[in-house]
Amino acid sequence: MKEKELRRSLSVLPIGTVMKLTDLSARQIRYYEQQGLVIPERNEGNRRMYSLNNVDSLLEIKDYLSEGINMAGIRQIYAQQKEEETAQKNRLQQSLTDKDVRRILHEELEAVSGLTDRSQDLDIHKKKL
DNA sequence: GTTCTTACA
DNA sequence: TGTAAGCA
Repeated sequence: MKEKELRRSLSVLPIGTVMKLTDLSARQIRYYEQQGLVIPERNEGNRRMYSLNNVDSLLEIKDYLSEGINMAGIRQIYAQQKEEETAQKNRLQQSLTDKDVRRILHEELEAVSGLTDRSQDLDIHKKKL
């Protein structure tokens, strides 16, 4: 099923479709791109074209954001995603199993869990004091 | 009609 | 982040 991954990597969705699929504003989607997250391809007319994988990434980012993780933390997670992709490519050459890859990803996610932005909570506490 | 960039409330 | 302006 390698063809399936190929299709998911095809950038064929205009930002308007991605907006509906992710429930994010064009502003947010473009901003995340500036932050180095989910860089879409560009068509002949300089229009952003996203792949299903890109949509998944945006959905993931949205989750992290709702969990209180700031952009810096997501940036690191993104860098890890890059590593994961590389790992996937080498999976065939090397003898890494899907389980190994998942374990590594999980460990990496836990590593950044400490980056959760609680500044707002702290501010609330200060106000109470 | 849709998206792009830039800039400002 | 939202929104407006001026292009493509």
